[in-house]
Amino acid sequence: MAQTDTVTRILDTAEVLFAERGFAETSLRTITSKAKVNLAAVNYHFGSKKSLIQAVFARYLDPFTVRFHEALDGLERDYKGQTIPLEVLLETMARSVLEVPAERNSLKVFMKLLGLAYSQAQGHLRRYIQEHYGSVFTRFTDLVRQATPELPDAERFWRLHFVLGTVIFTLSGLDALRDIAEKDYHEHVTVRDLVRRLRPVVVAALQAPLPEEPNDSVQVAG
Amino acid sequence: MAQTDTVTRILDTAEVLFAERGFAETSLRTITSKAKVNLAAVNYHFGSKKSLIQAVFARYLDPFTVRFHEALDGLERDYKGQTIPLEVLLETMARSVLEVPAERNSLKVFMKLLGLAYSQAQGHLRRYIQEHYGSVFTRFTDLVRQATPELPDAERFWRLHFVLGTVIFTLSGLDALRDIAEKDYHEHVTVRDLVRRLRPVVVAALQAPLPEEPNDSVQVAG
DNA sequence: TGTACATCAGTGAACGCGCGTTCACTGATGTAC
DNA sequence: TGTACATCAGTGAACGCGCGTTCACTGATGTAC
Repeated sequence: MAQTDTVTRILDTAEVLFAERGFAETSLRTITSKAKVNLAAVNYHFGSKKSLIQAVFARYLDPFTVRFHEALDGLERDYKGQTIPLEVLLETMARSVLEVPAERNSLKVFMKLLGLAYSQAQGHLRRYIQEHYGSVFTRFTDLVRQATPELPDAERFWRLHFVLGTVIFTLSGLDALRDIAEKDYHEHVTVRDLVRRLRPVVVAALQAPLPEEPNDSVQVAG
Repeated sequence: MAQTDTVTRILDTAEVLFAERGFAETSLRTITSKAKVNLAAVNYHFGSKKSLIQAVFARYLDPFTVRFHEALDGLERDYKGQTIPLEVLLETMARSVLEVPAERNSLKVFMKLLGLAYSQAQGHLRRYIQEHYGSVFTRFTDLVRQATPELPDAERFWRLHFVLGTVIFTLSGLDALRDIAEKDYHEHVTVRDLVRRLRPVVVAALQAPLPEEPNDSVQVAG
């Protein structure tokens, strides 16, 4: 077995198992035996299970961040100071996300991992992601702000999270939903089908009319 | 300690801890010591940890199902055969959800639990929920179908799940998001605020234009 | 009214198990002199 | 060219720990006769 082939085997196996069952439900014994690697190898190479989890994320998020920054550089060059339209921003983000897993395991695994990062308690992971990848997200939201000047800041913040919820929830629960869809509508959906379906929904969600005023004297939407 | 006070104490404590940390991350020892109850009491009253988890859900979903069925009965009576508008259906569902936790711990806990049910592997739980509460969901989606005749069935299926994703994701991750919103926008949001903000977004998402055709010869949206 | 038995909520201690981690060790490869 | 030492990936076995569950038991209450 070559040099640090072991490290790759561990990461390849771990990301699939984590995506399938979650972090707490995946033991190092399961990972190492599936990867045909010694149990102690995880602690030898990564130091701890926590660090392994972070390494699994880094292997997706590092290339994504690079690509996304490059893509945004390109856009800012093209639009030189002009406002970049919302659809273009969303499209660019989607393309950057879709490009990454061409080399890696699959988009599905990537999305499942993101879903887990949000939903499983794992405070250390949320902190790690915020610390290492927060800046690219901030850059993106700044551009979205310029593209949607009519939205109050707080409203935009919430809507971005609404949309994030839709995307992560759908793509990370893809398998279960796909089974139902296949049985009921005899339609086999791919991730790219879903992205196509998501596009108009996401745009509509971000551009929906503002909510009624919070007080009891309800206004009719103008 | 009165009769089956113990059962209630266990459920009250368990639902909060499950919502905070997830199922695998919450041990029976933590639950029983916080509830000031003997460790063996969970297995005595519920049989197993799995059954405890299901009992926690039943205590929210049973009253919800009753209320929601009643509310839909009322609507069908009022509209006597006529199509019930989409906004009314959504409003009715929202109201039924909001009414339940008035008696129970909180809406936040309820939503966190639903988020966990989706995201944590826990196959037994998904099966339990489908088996016990699938029919009320089917009834609701049938009414939504009548209210949105222009949507192809598969498209409606996916959009309902997109929207479900938004709602569960947002409300179950509420605490973290609230902290950020409070810091950045000096705005304290309640669950009811969020429901108000969600309303136009959900309607817009369901009524968004249909996606482009799946083939490569892309059509311009009409 | 009194005794024997059944029922049932609750208990304290132990069980076996799988977990993440540690540790002393091996064996191959590279480096210094 | 040959020897001694350092480095480093990898290993096998064990460590202690916390877990869900089990079990024999208690003590209060109800029921039958």
